[in-house]
Amino acid sequence: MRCEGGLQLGQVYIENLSRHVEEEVTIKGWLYNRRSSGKIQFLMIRDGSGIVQGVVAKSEVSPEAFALASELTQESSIIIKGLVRRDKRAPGGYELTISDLQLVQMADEYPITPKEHGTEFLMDHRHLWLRSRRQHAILRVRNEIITGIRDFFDEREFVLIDTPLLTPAACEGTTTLFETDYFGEQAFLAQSGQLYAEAAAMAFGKVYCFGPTFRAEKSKTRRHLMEFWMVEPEVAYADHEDNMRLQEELVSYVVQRVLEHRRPELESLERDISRLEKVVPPFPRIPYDEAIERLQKAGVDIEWGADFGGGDETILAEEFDRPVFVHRYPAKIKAFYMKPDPDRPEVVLCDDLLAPEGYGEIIGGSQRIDDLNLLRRRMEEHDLPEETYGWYLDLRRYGSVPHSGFGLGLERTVAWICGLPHVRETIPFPRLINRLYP
RNA sequence: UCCUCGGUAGCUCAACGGUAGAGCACCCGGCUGUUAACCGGGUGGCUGUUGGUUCGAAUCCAACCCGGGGAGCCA
Repeated sequence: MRCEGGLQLGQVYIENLSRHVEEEVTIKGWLYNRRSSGKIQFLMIRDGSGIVQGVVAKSEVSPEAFALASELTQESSIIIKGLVRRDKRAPGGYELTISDLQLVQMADEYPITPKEHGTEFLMDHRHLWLRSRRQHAILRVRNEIITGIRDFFDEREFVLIDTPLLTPAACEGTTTLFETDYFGEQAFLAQSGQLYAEAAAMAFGKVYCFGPTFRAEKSKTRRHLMEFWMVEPEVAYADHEDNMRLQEELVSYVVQRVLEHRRPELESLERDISRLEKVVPPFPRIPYDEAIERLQKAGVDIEWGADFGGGDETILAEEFDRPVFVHRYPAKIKAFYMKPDPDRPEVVLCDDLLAPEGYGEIIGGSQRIDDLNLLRRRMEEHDLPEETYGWYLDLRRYGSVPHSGFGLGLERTVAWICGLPHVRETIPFPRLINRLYP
């Protein structure tokens, strides 16, 4: 609900019309579509909060207003006055008998027509596509997920620590980064805030960062963006088991919260809501070794030591009705900072959380190495220069403790919860391998 | 980088060797309850580019450009 009085705009928002039945109200918005029948016209008006049908009858408005209504182009901005009525014939159940109509701007011929369009065309007009109902539903769910994540950590007394986006070096050393010039020095766009979050965890105990990250990988799949948002909590004194518990609590909290607040949006996206209702703790936990066995049983040609592809993740996830943890991967295929299992040094105390229905990895997490000498050795093995990482080693010199954290990819989570085939619609202005516009 | 599918009106698509079409958008006309309204008329094309085969190419062939999907990599 919006606080109309607080803004003092002198208008009513469409989502609140049910509170103004039989009242004369002002709506400020845009023309979504028009249907005309000679002496009566039906204007579909949107104002950002919703869409309502306005009825303009020739016998009830001035000739000027009626003529104006018939000339309005799609997406022209208008201010209308009218009586709010309940009417079963109106989409949405309420409609407006228009008494006055004022033009703010007559729109040029609008490129996005009420008929269908291809994704490429719509992405070229992403700045206008955002006005459509489907994009509204998706981006409102995204907003709910973001506020849910913030509330979740707030309620648990985590401190939000913003990490830098311009960094002097790669975090994990493997992925390709966007390079930029920093007053003559080489700099990169951050691919993770984790190392900085670790420093903050040693200062504040429980922290998280939540911001954009950048990967210059030439990935071209439905799960990849060049610029995406990631939430990365980091907790001092938390071990691998604590870490997985936090992950399943976060994910189920967010899903249940969207079900509570954004059910109409999910329904308009035709999401199978029963699948989401099953997302409650505990999530199944299977060791990497078992995952390999399950894949081999399913006929996949894979050996111990190999990483999973997108298809493998789908096969594993389909064996469960909720997200599934795969944990303790071979150290060789994981990042340098992950702590080896004391009982089996060839595997590390890490986990990936695989979303159901083929949405793949939405979380990657681990317990971090807290031993100075081991961490230094790992960094040497990965050719990571001690000059750039000296501060990170300091964390193991001055009061090192066991600690764990993870990163949750926002867009993949939005795609999964909304049931979308591609992550590109989950962010207002996606950055894809071949798209930097608009 | 590789595999695969595709580029025809502003948009979505049809025509698959023989005169390039429909729906929507736009313009004109009709309709007082429409639901992506409907009905009648009209405007709109170097068929991605270059070259080849052919009497004749949107259609067959080659290269290139652009895009979708997938692989690798990852969240």
